Amino acid sequence: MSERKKRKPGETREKLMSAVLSLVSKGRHFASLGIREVTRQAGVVPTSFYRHFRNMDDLGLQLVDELGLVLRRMMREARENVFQADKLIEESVGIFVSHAQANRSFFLFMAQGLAGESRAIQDGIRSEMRYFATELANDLRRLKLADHLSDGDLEMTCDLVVRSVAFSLTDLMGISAEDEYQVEQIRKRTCRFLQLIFVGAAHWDNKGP
Amino acid sequence: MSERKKRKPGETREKLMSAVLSLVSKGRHFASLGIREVTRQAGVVPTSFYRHFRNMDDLGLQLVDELGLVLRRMMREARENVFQADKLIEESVGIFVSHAQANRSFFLFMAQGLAGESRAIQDGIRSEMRYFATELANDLRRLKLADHLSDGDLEMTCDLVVRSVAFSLTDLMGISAEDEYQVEQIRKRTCRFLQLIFVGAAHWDNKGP
DNA sequence: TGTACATCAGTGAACGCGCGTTCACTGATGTAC
DNA sequence: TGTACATCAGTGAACGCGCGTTCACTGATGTAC
Repeated sequence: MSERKKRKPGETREKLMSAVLSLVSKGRHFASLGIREVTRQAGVVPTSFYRHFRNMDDLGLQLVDELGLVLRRMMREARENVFQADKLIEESVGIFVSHAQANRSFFLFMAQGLAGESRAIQDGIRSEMRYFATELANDLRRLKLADHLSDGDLEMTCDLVVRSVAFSLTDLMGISAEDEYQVEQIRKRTCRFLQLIFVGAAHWDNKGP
Repeated sequence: MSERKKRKPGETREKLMSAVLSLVSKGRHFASLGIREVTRQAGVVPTSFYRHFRNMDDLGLQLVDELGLVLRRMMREARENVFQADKLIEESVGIFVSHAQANRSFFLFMAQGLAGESRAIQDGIRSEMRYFATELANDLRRLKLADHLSDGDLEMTCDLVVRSVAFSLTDLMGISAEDEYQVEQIRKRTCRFLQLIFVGAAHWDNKGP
């Protein structure tokens, strides 16, 4: 009671970003959101928006930055929890799926942004994916799981892995978060995709154009 | 001159759909387009819109139908022009890339719709992709290129192929249509993805979870 | 073939509303001495 | 520690504008006989 008026720095900023994610979770597309709508959802006066962002794209770009943090957290968790090489795919995909569920709105925003209106946001998300693929390549090198592949081929393989997982993301986003049966189907399917890719990589012999 | 007032049936309808595609080509997202904006672009009075569509989603769904025709045309051309089994991937990807360039706006719309606002449009595009994957599986069966794969594994492989190509689509849409060097890079990269997947499929031995 | 009528596609005016953005103001927080 | 002042974040009123949608009207096209 005594401190009900205390002002936390960045509180409104956070409220605005959460408001966007919340609207996206409800099925709205980022490109169709307006400033008044977002501020209304955040419980804040429209003018406040300009204290923190120049426009909606600016807010979107800052969301991409936060998305990067989410992805890095996910990768760290995967590194800490995947021990057995033979279960590598299953465990990684499992961690991915559970993060996608826990941060559904972030990943929805990511899926939207890839083909979104703002070029800058598109590039930001693409760059996150590239980073992810590079880190994956490093890990595979470190685990000695890709010794016969050239750098270029390994990079290509990891790129394909990341793309496939990203596409599974849009599958996940298309179903209800509570439909555990379907979530499980997508998890399994994603695992098989990755297995297929890794079988291909294992038998890849530098042929090519 | 004498027939400048002749009314072609469905002409305005076509103009409205083209207007949407044209705005999408200019970088706009379908979800952010409004009726007045579209009719303005089509050179038609706003009221005309309602003579042909109930709302923007309705128009979007009809665009998905036309997209289906474009995809079928592309598949037919691929079937007619791909003879040598060893060049199958290169030739198919080449045809895909040239169609994607020629119908850029349609494919942009498709890429947007996958993570778009309208559930019905999402489902429509997904269903087109599924159809495409099924046809691909039929072709591979017919060409005796997948004899050792079970139906389920073949379907999975084709699904992964279609997804990878669809993702390359978003790459293509992210660059200028005139940047031939980059187009070539994407074409090559997509070929390598598919080669990797087919190498995996060739060595796939029904193992699984 | 011609005529009468129904249907259809396009028009322009009008509506109320929510939009993005600006402005001057307020009160809280941070800083210098 | 206290005081004076600058900076910052949030507010409410106001603006002009473009939005989606409705309506009654018009003229072209299709249909029945």
